[in-house]
Amino acid sequence: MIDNPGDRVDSLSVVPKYYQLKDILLRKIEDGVWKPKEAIPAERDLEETYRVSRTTVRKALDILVTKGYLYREHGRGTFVAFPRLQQSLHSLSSFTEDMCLRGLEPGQKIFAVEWVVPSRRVFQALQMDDPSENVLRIYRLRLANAVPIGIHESYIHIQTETHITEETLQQHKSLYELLGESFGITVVEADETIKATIADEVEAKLLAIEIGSPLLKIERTAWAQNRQPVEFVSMLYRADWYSYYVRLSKE
Amino acid sequence: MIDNPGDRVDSLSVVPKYYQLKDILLRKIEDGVWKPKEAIPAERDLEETYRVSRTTVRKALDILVTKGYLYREHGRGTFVAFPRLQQSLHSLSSFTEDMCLRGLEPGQKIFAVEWVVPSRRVFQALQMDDPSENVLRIYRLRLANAVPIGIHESYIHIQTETHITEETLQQHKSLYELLGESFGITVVEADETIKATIADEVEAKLLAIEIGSPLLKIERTAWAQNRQPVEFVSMLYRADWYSYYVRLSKE
DNA sequence: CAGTGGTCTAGACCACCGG
DNA sequence: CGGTGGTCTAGACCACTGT
Repeated sequence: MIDNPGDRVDSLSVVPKYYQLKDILLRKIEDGVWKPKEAIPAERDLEETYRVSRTTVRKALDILVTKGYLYREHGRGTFVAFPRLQQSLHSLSSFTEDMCLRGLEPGQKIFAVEWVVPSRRVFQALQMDDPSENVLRIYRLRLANAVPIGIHESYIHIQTETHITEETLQQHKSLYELLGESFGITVVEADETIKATIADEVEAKLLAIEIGSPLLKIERTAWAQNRQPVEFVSMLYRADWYSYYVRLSKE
Repeated sequence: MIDNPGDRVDSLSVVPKYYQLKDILLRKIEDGVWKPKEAIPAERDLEETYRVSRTTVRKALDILVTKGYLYREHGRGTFVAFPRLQQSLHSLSSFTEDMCLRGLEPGQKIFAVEWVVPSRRVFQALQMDDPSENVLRIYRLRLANAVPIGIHESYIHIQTETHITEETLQQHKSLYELLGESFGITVVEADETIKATIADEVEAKLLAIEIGSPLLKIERTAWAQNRQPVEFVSMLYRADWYSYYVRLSKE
């Protein structure tokens, strides 16, 4: 079983050994070589089989345990977990990534890209301290397969010299992609608050639904790597087209 | 700075060294000894200061990085992250824990505790295979400070001999607590799907709101440690009393 | 008891960053 | 170049599990 090339850890590869090993083991799980509730070989066996140290074995296992493919029981062994319906959906993703994941074609209709004075709500969410500073407001309709499904109102806190225009935003599919590629800002984390509400007149018209239809309202604060807030966005989604999926775990 | 007792790693303690070190470093961050965006001492310095190996230092740092207190930059150093508004809220919690966290007094009004034939939806969600098996249905109203805020309809897949009654459920504050203490089942993970909807006649009456009011609908599948589904629950919450909070991160 | 995962060490080499 | 984090090793001892 360990004879085919894909089953060996390559010492010369740029890919770390623990990562290669993780992929090998993951493959065994997904291919059903090891079945749910079954114990996988002991760490010291894996060490020998793949010619790596126990530390490396454990690092590979740590990843698979964290991702929920395996679970450990002290003194008993390491076991294959039951497969999941969907794998670790909803790590932080942009609308664009999100739609692609759901097999839908993302689109948008931009209504406004402008520098504005932040409201108190926005000022606070972005943890700003200079009241004279402006923020970039982006107001747009989001589409899935050409159907309007959401209204996004974003406030971005970046250098005012930065010029993002409707055109640059159109060119890049995703705002996060634009922030990353053009300004070196990577969004690594976000807080979201999810509420239910109903559509008022304007919202109903934009989303082509009846007044009083249910909407999912998501407010997100997004953070860059140094944990400075970059974006505050309020998102309103049609309940019939959009639901929110989360995986929770103890600890 | 490192002279007071709380600042040393105790080799004899039952608490692992990496965990002790994590707490020491966390303290420094929270006390503001190290400030946001500042570099903390290099790993090799910490190694020497606390008389532990680099592996141990890195394990302590790993935890703090994962929890978002620190971030690393290859070749530059390890830095203190900006503090958060709320720390890692919304790991998996029961309604009871949830309410306590929000500073509200949880309560309930139980309508039904009964063994029933699962619907297809429930059968599928609980990944059952034996069509003759029954599940335990618990139907109840949830209160916060005596105000009705949610309707829970739970389906539990456990041994039929198990007898959970309205009384045992009343005694234990939380269903998860009951499952844990009485049957050794620990819920460690859950999937949740969150939707928006509006109240129908029955729901409106139970929740003391108008028909057509917005509701947050959360469907949760909860898993035990071996990743077998234990509970499927549909939760309906008043939008004016309940919102959902999540923290997302890349990867 | 033997076998498992959990912790820990001292050392090594690499890749990346800044001056 | 020196200093940083990233990876890796070979070995050790402990704590827990089942027989």
